[in-house]
Amino acid sequence: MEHKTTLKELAKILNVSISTVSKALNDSSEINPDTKARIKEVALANNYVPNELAQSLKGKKTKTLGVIIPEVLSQFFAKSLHGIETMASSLGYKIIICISNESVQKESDSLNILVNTNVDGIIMSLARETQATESYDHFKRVFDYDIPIVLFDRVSDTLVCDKITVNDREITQEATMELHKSGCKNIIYLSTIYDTSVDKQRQIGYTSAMRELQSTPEVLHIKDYSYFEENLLKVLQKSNVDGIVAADELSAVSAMKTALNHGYRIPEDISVIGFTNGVLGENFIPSLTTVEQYAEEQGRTAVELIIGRIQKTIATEPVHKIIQTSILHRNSTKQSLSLQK
Amino acid sequence: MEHKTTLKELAKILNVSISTVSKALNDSSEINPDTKARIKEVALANNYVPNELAQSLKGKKTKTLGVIIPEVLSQFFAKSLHGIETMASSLGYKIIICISNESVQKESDSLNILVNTNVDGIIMSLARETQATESYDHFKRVFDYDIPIVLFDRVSDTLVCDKITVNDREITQEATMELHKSGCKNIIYLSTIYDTSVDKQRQIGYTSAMRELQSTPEVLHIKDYSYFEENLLKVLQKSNVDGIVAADELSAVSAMKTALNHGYRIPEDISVIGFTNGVLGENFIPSLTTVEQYAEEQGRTAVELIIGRIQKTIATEPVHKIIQTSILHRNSTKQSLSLQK
DNA sequence: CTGAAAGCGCTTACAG
DNA sequence: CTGAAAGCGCTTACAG
Repeated sequence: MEHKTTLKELAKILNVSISTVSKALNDSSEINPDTKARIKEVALANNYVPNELAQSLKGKKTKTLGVIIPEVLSQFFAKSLHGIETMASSLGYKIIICISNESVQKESDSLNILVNTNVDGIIMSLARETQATESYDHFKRVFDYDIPIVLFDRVSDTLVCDKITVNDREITQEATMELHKSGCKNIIYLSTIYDTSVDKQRQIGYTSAMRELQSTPEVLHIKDYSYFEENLLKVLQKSNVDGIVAADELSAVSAMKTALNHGYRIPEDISVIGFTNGVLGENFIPSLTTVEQYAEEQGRTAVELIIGRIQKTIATEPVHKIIQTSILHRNSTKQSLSLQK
Repeated sequence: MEHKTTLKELAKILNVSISTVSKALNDSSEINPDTKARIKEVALANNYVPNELAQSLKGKKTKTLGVIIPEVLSQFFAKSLHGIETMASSLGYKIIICISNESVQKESDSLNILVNTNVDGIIMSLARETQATESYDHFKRVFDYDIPIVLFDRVSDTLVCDKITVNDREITQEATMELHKSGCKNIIYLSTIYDTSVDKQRQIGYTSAMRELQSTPEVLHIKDYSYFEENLLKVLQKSNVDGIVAADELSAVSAMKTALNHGYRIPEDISVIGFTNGVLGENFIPSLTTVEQYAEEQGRTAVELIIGRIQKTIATEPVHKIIQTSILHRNSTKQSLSLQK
C-alpha cells in the first residue's frame, strides 16, 4: 500500500525547505522560476497531492457544502439534488448529503454534524415536522457560527437567510383559473404535503382564485396514503368534483388513478393539474398537466447563492429568489380557450 | 459571530494543561475522576466540540464515506442512496455524494476527489460508460492507497473488491418462465440500460430460459428514448410479441404506455415484467409486476460491508453478497397456475 | 495523576 | 529568493 507524499518528503528529495516547496506549488511570486519548475516536476513525479485536512485546518475552508433534504424518493428532491451536485462539483465543491426524513430530530442531528464537520455552507429544504411544529431552535448553532445557509422550496420566515422558491401562490391561482376556463365547475385542492410552507402558499393561491370565481373553496388534506382512495372518493362523489389542483406529483397521479379506477374519465369528467415535472406524471396515461418547478435550476441556483455568500461576493441583505414557473400542458386537462401547446 | 471553543481555551479557563483536558474529555483512565468531572463540566458550559479536522489529521480517519452513483433520478438509485444514508448516519458516518452521470470522466474525477478528501471508504455503482468501455485505470489510486471500496448493482470482475448484487440472472430466468407459464408464446427482452453488467446478466437469464423453452430469444436494446415508441412498436408487430421482460422500471412502464396507446391490452395481449419496486410501476394502470430489487437493503448492506472493511472486522477475502430477490406480482401479468398473491 | 513535547501536514508572516 | 519558526487544533508517547 502506497502512502500519500507530503511536503516534507518532497523537501527532502529536493534538498530545499518545506516552505519553499509549499510556496512553489502554490505558485508564489517569491520563488525563483527555475526552482519552481524543478519542484513542480518532482511533485508531479511523486504524485503529490496536498492533504486537504491540513489545508482546511489552517485555512478554515473545507470546500464542502452540507445538503439536507426531507427525502430523496420524490422526483422534486431527487432533481434538486442532481442540480446541486452538478453545479457544486463544477465549482470545485463537495457535498455531504443528509436526509431528514421529515423529522425535526434527524434534521437537528444533521445540522450538528454539518456544523461539526466544518462545511462552508448549508443548502436545505425544511422537514415537514419542523414546519408543522415551528421548531427552529436547532438552527441556533448555524447562526451563532455564522455559517451561510440557503433554504429552498420549503422555507420559513423565522429563519433570516437566503431563500429560493417558485411563485407557488400565483401559479396555483393561475392553475385554478385555467381549470375554470376549461369548463370545470367544482374544483378542489388536494394535498398530501400538509403542514409545509409550499402547501400553505399553494392553498392560498387556490383559495383566492376560488374567491375570485365566487366559488366555495374545498381543501382536502390526506395524511396517510392508506386512506387516499377512500378519502378522495368520498369527496369526489359528495361535491361532484370536476377539477383537482394537486399540490404534488404523487398525489396528482394517485388522484387520477383513483378516479380512473372508479369509472371517471380524465380529463372529460375530472381534470387534474399537479406539481413537478417528473417521470411519474409524464408517463401516466393520461400524462399529467403540471407545474414545472425547475427543480434542477433551484438546486443550481442554491449552490450559486451559497457560494456567493461563502466568498462574500453578494450583498449583505438576505436574498429571496423567486423562480417564475409555468404550467406544462399535457393530457390530464382539457384544452381551454387560452393557452395550449 | 461566536467561534468554536478549543482545548487551549478550556485549558486556560481551567488552569490545567491541554493534554489533561484532551485526556479528560476522552475519558482516559489516567485522569483523576474529580478533575475529569470538573473539566467536562466546563467543556459543556462552553459548548466545546472537538474540531474534526484536527482529529482526522492526527488519527487518519474521517468518518466519511464516499458514494458514487450513476444517476439519482431513477427510483433504484434514489432508494439505494436512501438506504446508504440511513445506515451510515445511524453508525456515525457522513456521506459525500457524487453523481457520475454515466460518464467515465466524471466518475474518475469523483474518485480523485474522494481520495483527496480522505474518505474512509467508497461505495459505488459503475457508470455505464465505464462498463461499456471497460475503463478501470481511474481506480488505480483507490487501490494504491488501499481505500476500501464496495461495488453494488453495477459491478465488474476486473475490480477486486467487495460486491453486492441481486441474483439477476436467476430471477430473470424465473420471470421469463413465469410469463411462459401464464401463456405467453413470444417473449422478448427489452432494455435501455445497455452495456451494463446488470443488463448482461438479465439478458443471459432471459436467453437461457428461452433456450429451455426451445424458443428463439429476441433482444431489443433501445439506446435513446426519443425512438422508444417507434422501435418497440416495430418489434411488437413483427414478432407478434405477447410477453416483455424489461430490464428496468422506466422501460417497462414506457413499454406498457406504448402498447396501450396502440390498442394492445395489458396483460391480455401483452404481459410485462419489469425491475425495481418504485412509485412509477406501482402507480401505473395496470400496476407493474416487477422484480423487487431491495434497493434500500442493498444500500444498507453496502454500508455495513464497507464499515466492516474499514474497521477490519471482516475476512480479508473479497466478499460478494448476492441478495435473493423475488417477483412482486401485480397487474401487468396474467395469473399463472403457479404463484399469485 | 498531570504536563511538556513532538507531531499530524500544511501555510504564512518574518528574517536574512 | 530561501528558510526557520510559529501555528491551525488535536493526540499520545514520555517524563516526573
